[in-house]
Amino acid sequence: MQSFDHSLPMRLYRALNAVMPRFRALFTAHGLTEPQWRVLRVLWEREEVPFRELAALTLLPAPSLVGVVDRLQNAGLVARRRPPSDRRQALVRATPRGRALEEDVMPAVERIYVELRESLDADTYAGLVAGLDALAANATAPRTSRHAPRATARRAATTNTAGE
Amino acid sequence: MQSFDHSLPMRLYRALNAVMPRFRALFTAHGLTEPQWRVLRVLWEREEVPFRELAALTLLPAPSLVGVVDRLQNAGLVARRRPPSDRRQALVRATPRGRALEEDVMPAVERIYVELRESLDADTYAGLVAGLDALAANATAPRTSRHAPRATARRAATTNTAGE
DNA sequence: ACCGTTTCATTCATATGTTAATGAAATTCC
DNA sequence: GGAATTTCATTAACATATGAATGAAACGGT
Repeated sequence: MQSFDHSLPMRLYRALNAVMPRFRALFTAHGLTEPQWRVLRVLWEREEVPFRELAALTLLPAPSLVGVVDRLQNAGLVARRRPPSDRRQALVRATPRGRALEEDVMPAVERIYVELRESLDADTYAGLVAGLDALAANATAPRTSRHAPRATARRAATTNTAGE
Repeated sequence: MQSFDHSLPMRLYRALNAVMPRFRALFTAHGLTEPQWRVLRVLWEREEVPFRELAALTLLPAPSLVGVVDRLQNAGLVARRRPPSDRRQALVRATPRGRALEEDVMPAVERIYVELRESLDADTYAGLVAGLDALAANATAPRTSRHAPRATARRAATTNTAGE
């Protein structure tokens, strides 16, 4: 029915592929990766953020975020803190050097935002945003079934040996 | 100006995050990863595909695709071939076992496509698709500047040492 | 035929994604 | 108040992303 090319996931991926390289070039020029950028972006807006929330806001999976924050911390751009109230938690904040990056990068980023928006009709752009938000809102909650069927896995293509 | 949450990239990522888990659950149940799935999906439609084209169609970077094909090949789902005409090239095709997977998985996938489309108004969905395609089409070509400015990199957050 | 250039898949090094498991610290319940 | 449970960050193991580099093979021009 739906050819692969026209499937919604592929359309989403193509859109991202078309948009992100411009941003990444910028990040790279400042020694940052995209995930690292996302973390900073949040910390510029929020002073101090619980690890967990940081993962949610950046859309980075917690296990990845650990390494991302490690590297940012090592670079002196962010800092971790363990609140005595709950010693499990980790609060993350940007250091002065981390904050300084904001004015360095944000102007160029804002410019890209504008270029992007202007590259489409206002209507098209509005429809795009509406659709994206609808998707995100909609598909977040629809877990109706109590316990997932847990289909039997077949272990088809795992462990790599072909390259030997 | 644009808050991080409302930026186009984040909206795109959120939409994907909302949509993909359903598919991935399916792939996992059949022992496949998403990239592996994408390769098979293309090979089901195209018999034999040049490596290069496969990368373009699946949106997988060539270096990644090497490993993906390795593992699929090792699992007996695809096969490589070196045409004598041009011994640099690599042609990839699905094996019978690889082809057999199609009828196993596609029905459920089609069902998800339908659910997704029906979870939005027809108008919203149409607007979404139009916007995505416009973005992809637009941002593919607009390299107007002859040679990119090549901004001076600063090496901020590289090599990990924080976790020691 | 020969050299420089281009094409193409692949390798390398590093960073991240994914899923399951771990361990320490809160919280609940009896 | 202490055992069982839950929460939270982290680690582990594997697969993929990213950007640069490599090496073999085709190609262009001379």
